[in-house]
Amino acid sequence: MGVGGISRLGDYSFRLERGFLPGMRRTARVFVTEVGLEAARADGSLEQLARTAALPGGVGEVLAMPDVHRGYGFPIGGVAAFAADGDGVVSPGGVGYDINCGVRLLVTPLGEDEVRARIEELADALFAAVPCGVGAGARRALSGRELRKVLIRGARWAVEHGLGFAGDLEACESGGALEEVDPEAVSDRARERGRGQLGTLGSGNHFLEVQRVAEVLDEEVAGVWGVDEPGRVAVMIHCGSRGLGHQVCDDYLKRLRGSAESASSGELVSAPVESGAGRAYLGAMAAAANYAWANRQVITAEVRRVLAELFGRAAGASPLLYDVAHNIAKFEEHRLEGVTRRLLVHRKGATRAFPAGHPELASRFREHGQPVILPGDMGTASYLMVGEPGVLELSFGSTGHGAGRVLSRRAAVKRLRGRDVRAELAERGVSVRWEGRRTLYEEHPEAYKDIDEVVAVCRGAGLARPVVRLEPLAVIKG
DNA sequence: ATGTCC
Repeated sequence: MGVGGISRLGDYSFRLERGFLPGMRRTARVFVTEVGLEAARADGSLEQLARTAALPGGVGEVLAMPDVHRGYGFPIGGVAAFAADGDGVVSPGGVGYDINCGVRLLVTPLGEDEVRARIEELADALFAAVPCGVGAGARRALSGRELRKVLIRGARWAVEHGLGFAGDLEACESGGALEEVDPEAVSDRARERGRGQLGTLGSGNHFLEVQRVAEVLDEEVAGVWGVDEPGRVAVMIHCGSRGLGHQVCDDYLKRLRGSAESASSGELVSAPVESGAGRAYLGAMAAAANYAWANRQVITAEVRRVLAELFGRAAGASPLLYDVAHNIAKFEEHRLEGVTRRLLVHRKGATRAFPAGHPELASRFREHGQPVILPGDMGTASYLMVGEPGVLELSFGSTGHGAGRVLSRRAAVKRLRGRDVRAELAERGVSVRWEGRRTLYEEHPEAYKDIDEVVAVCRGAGLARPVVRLEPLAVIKG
């Protein structure tokens, strides 16, 4: 065993041995550099991983992605699998407050020059079309009856209402809806919050960006995905389940904290998958996840409407390349030591990266693997990546989810207040629109890790490799 | 992340 219960496995891989913290039932593996390991120790995320490894019913190792940092109970960038039955557990903290926070990318037929020529007009139109900011509401609230359909059908609900194409659904992880939804497990309060927020962006690191293909790093895969032409314009949408998902998480943290079925210690609460409380949480989580998929689909329809108005019919039909969920728990089959098992895989601030040949992928992605979307911070870059062949064995087919914070919001505001962030971004050729008074400080690139570093470690660790680098032309923030 | 404290 290494010093202090930590063994080095490689340049980008460390193992927390069971001696790292009393009570660990399994080891944890951390895909970081030495510097990243020290940061994870300092912010408490190693201890959170070790506590996760103490939960019952775990399968394989607990994992931390290169962008790991401290979260509520369970680190952001954490991945943990549990048996789908028997003593396996589910943990709301292992999914996070923003259930099915995720990212999608629309690929337009437009080139950089024609879009730059009208970028201010486009940014204004997108900002006007998509409500954003804390508490932002939709123009029209759904009835309780209609909301229920959204919770059951996810992105399909929007497509059935003319807000998208059938092809959009197969470009979503899980087809844009989880099955085994239990709308009755979603509280009245959560549903009330959800009725008026469908099609809204929210705040924080959520964004809507007009981007250009800046660099093609894997010609073959980029070709298959239609993003192999430098200067091609794409639109990235990063948001989640708004107040509804937040309320679901809050409701079940409280319920499980007080439940006899729950194995809770401090922030990390959980319940057996097969218990009443565990099943109820999973049914409510699925409903919130479906709300998030519908939310991204409704925003997509608004984006296409704006593109059609400014650039014509073809731009308005821009296809969806893919939609990933980076805060979710899913039932998946994985092969361990020659045996295929059904597991509940929690990914919190981690992206599924199913590689070439995975049976769950739509045929279009079967040959090369699914697109993995890593959103960057405002004004820098984002990446498309693809899972490496060994990623299923290394991390249950998971990789990082973006550039994690290095400054808290409060610290960012304190350090950056007084700077003309709009002008700084304009100098880099990025036009920005925002709602909140502190947003440009809280979301400043200096408040985030370097996305290139996260991408390099994902690659170095053998999880995923970069396919395309995207850079922003315009950013819409809450 | 979040009607950033019902």
